[in-house]
Amino acid sequence: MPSLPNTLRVATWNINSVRLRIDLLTGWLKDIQPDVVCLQEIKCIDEAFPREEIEALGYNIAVHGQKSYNGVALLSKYSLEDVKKGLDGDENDDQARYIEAVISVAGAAMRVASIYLPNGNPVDTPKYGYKLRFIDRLITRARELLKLEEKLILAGDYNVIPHAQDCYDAKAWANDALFLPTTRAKFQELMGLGLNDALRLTSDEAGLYTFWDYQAGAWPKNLGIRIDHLLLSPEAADSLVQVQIDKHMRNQEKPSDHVPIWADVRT
DNA sequence: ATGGCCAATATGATTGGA
Repeated sequence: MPSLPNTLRVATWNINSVRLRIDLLTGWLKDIQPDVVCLQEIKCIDEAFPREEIEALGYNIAVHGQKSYNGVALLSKYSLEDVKKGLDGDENDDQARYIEAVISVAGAAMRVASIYLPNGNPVDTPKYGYKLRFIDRLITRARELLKLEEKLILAGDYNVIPHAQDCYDAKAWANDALFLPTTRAKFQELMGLGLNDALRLTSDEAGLYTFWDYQAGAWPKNLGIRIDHLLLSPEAADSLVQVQIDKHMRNQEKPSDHVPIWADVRT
C-alpha cells in the first residue's frame, strides 16, 4: 500500500537498535513503502549502520550515530540535501539526537528532521534539566525553520505525553519526566510556534499509543503512551492526507518497544 | 508477593531506557 502519486509518506520509528532489528526494518519498508523514514535509537556508530540492506531497497541514508546509545538516521527514496547533524546551543552536548535534511522531489522539497528527545528521568538529576534545555534548543531551530514557510516535518521520539488522553493512566505518570506539567508546557511552547500534531489533525480519539513498556505485561494489557510525534508546519498540515500508527509492529517477534507512525503529505 | 524487560558492552554486571 504505497502512497498516492504526488504524496510523500513520512514515517518515524524508535527502532531500539537498528542492527538487531534490521530484518524487521526491511520487512516493514517493503510492506509500508515509506518515502522517508526517521529512525531513533539506532545504537551504533555511522560505520556500523546496516547500509547495504537498506540501500538495496532504494533508499538514500544519512546517519548521525553514537556508540551504544542514542543515534538517529534519515532514510529517503529521494535525495537528501543540506544535512544538519545536532542542534546548536550546547557545545558540550555529545549525544546524537538530531538530524535534519531537505528531501528533494522533482519540482518540490520538504524538510524533515529525526529527533530523539531526552527521556529526562529521574527528574531530580541533571537529566531533567538537559531535557528541558534540549527542547529550548529545538524551539530555537524550529523558529528558524518555520520562517522559511516550507513544508516541514519535525518527527521523532519526543518523550513527551502531550495530554492525559495520550496515556493509559495519567495518575501513574503524574511525576514522570514524560508528563510533568513543566515538560508539557515546554512542548506546548514548541507547538505554539505554529506546529501541528499530525495525529491530532486526523483524530481526537483517546488511547492511540506508540509505546508500550517491555515490563509488567504493558503490551498485552494495552498500557501504552503516545510519545512519538510528527509535527507539521502549516504548509505541511494543509497537505496532510492521512496518518497511521503501525500498531501491529508491537506484535512481531523481538519488537521495538515503540511502533512506527507515518503521515502521507502531498508534495 | 503489588512484580513481570530489553539492549550494548572487550559482556557474565552495569548502564540506560520510559
